[in-house]
Amino acid sequence: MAVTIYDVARYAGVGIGTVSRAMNNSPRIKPETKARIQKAIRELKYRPHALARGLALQKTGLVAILLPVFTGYFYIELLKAIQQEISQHDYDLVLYSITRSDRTGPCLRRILEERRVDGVLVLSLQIPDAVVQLFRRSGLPVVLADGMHEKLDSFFVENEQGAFEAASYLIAMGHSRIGMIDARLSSPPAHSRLIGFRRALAAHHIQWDPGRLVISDTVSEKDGFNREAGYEAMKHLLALKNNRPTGVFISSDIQAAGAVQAVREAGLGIPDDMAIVGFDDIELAEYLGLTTMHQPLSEMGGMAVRRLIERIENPDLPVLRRGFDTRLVVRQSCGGNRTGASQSLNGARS
Amino acid sequence: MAVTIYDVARYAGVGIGTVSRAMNNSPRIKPETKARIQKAIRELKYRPHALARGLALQKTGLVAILLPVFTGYFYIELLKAIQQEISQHDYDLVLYSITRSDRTGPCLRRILEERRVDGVLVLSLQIPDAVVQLFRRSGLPVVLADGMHEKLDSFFVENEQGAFEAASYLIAMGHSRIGMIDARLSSPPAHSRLIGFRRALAAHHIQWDPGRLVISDTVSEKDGFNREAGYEAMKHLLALKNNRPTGVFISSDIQAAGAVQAVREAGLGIPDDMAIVGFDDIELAEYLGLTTMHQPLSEMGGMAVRRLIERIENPDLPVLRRGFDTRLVVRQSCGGNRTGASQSLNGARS
DNA sequence: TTGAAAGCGCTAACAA
DNA sequence: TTGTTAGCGCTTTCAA
Repeated sequence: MAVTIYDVARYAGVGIGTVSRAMNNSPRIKPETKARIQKAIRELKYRPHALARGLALQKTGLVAILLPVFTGYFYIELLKAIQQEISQHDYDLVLYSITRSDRTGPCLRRILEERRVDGVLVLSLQIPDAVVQLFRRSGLPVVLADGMHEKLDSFFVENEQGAFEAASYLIAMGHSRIGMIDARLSSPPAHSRLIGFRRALAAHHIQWDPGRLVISDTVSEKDGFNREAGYEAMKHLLALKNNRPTGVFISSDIQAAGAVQAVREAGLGIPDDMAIVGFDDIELAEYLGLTTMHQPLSEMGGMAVRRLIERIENPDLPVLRRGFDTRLVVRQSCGGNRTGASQSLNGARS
Repeated sequence: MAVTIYDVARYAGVGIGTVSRAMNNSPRIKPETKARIQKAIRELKYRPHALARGLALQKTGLVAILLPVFTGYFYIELLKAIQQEISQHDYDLVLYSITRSDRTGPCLRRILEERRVDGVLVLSLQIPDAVVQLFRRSGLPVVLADGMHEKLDSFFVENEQGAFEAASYLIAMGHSRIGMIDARLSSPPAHSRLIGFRRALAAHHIQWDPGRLVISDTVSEKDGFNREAGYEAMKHLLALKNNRPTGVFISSDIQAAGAVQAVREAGLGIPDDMAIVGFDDIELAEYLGLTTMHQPLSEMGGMAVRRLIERIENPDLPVLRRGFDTRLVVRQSCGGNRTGASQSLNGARS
């Protein structure tokens, strides 16, 4: 069997209580016995059993992270930042990936009831109000990243403002027939981006033609933020013929990648026949030469973690809400800048 | 406080032992009391405290997963497959990401001593022999994916054979001045790929020119498998002037992406001036039109998980070793197939 | 400053 | 078939 606190106590010739005190640097211990115990610990290579300690302390050293089944760089980058920050605080992450959004509630309930973690980080998912209540009553801290709830610490991207800037950029580049490809509006980011987009058009007195909005979920089998959806959605826009937009704001880079392909296959050029602004600034965007809105994911992830730790240590903190500004990254897909290294938008020279 | 087994017992008018039996479907319980208890459990929304249960059972329901700080699709895809499979077996994953390879041993030691998990999945990392011994003695199961150790269940990609086929393809496409860009050879996959590559040249009686091998670590600050390294490495090859290769095998797609960029910037065309075969078949490869070796990552991840579960349930299984074959995916970067959708290799039409 | 003992919430052996 | 109790390995009173 593994070495326990009893082994250490016997080895050092003290009681287990004293060993415990030596480890949790209690002041109520004589320095020399403490030293003797530490020596014993080292020699026996003792380390407390995490479960036993957790049970006694009502504290596990684990944090749950809930995210939509992750595909794409968005969650990678967020996860990377989160993992890095959390390990600096001596916590470990337990991964819960959600395949269907209606599993969010049940999964959180389970996490709450099992009491295996000291806190929960929720990415992008919406939490049912009933579950939020449950958590508040239980005192198990929850922090949202890329999400927003009135009663929970929330860290989010300023999607509306980002979309506003994206659309404004298209307008500044001289476009007036402007379309948008979005995902299902039940997704808060998708919804906000549409609002921001329309606000930009309105601000510049540009007529809004609902026919130029395609919700990519409606044209694809899978839901929303993926390449196929973007591909199909762009086909719809292209089918508008003479009435088709000359510039399109697309609510994610991954959809934009599909859209780029659709434009190419139609024998059209980017940005000449169709200008595109994406959203996310995933690594792929660089390769595609996609002009897009960058999201400060690692800052957001880092802050979310720090807040969660704070709240674990002090549950009575007021609810914090913090938005992160996006930033326009100009590449080639709108013709704004042709000097970049990546120039792969228009297909082979063949 | 949360509801405990005592609450359930009192509510149902039985002892806690009976409640425990009702939950762990012991045969030694009368069906009707069992039903009454289950009703109580439902009404009180009781669920056992994971730590307490784990402490009593010496079983946590958690599995550790160790991986190099994950960037890129390789680990995403593997992780996705693993997460999916493990949740089907009612385990959860604890994430340990390793930033420096010399932290692998200490991290595993900690995992072992803390006894927080029932098993460990190690991706791509090499485990010091001393640590392997420790695990074997302790009985905590370890399974390797994308790695190999004589004494541990190992699931790995047939890197050498894959590299052999990649190089053979270049040869079949008519190249005879063939180069390779690899990562530090201390990485087993990188090493195997070099072996396979050289074996292919030898098999076709092609002269091996060591000047056409670039270890990308030596030309880049970061280590090995990344875009910058590939970019710099390709610059080295291009600098060989007339002696430069006409075809290059690159040990990862992400390096290949950098290499593609270097070729482009030199004003050269792919595949006409430089043919490229990558390795990994990450999503990016499709966008780049990169011909590459596909790795069956989700199969490998799934099998690794199933084996780990098996071994948790039965520690005395013999060591299992299983290789997974790669598969050549022909796109445009070698000129083998120009009918694909993506044709972005040669830059803008400008 | 220290040791002994209770308790964290559960399972399983032992009695009844 | 059930209730009682002794651990699982730790922390933290409470006495000494």
